[in-house]
Amino acid sequence: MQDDTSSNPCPAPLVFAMIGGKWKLSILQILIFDGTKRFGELRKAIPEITQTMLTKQLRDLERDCLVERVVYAEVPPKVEYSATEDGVGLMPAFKEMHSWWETRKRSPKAP
Amino acid sequence: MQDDTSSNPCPAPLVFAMIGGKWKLSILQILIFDGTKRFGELRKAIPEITQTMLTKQLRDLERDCLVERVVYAEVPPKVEYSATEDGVGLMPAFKEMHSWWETRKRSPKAP
DNA sequence: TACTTAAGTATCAAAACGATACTATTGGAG
DNA sequence: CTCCAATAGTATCGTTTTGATACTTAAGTA
Repeated sequence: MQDDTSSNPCPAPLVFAMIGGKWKLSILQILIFDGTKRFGELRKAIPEITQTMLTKQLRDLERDCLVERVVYAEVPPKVEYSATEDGVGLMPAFKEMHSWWETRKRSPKAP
Repeated sequence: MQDDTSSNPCPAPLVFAMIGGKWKLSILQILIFDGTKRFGELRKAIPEITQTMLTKQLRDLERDCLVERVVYAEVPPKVEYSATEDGVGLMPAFKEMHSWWETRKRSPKAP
């Protein structure tokens, strides 16, 4: 895993930079499993995030082609976000994390 | 995935808090796939990290029972870090991330 | 005219992070 | 006896990220 078979360096740092932001996994999870969301819906879904940060992290995800942004020319404004095909490709990784947590809950440490 | 079948809230925020630090995924990956490492070896393996941050993130991971720390009473000091059983349980998630990247490389966007 | 709503910016304070220097320890060199 | 090497840290301070709050924009409505 440190190298793949073709002797490329392991992509881990690149991957972690793309999804490692403080809120990126939460945003991606919602868009991947729940589908398209408006800006305000994401804000409600992640109440702890600030508007500033949500905007910034979405821009980062958009730049990395994990999330797509569609603006409707309406007033009041309407902007929809959704996971791209690339982004949806992360679904199995999220599922693994989920089942890791579930397994973990069932084997608590002895006090 | 937002809720599991028993109607618990989705653990995503908890999971992401545990592994979401800037360097935690990198540290975990090394300990999970390469096994036990000394402090200095980790530092060499992640050249961009500062000593201060490495210490801090390792302490966080230790507190969350993902990493184990063993101090040897020697001079010069020797401290070994390894992934706990819990930590190793994340291996499938890392493998999924890896194959996501590999797949992704083979379907580049049209310019 | 003023008000409403949604999706942002702008601004400043707080927290996280980075760079660098310093500490503790002790067996061996001189 | 004194000094040094090696490792895993702390301490300190400056920079970058993040958070809290207020402000902006634009078109329809009262």
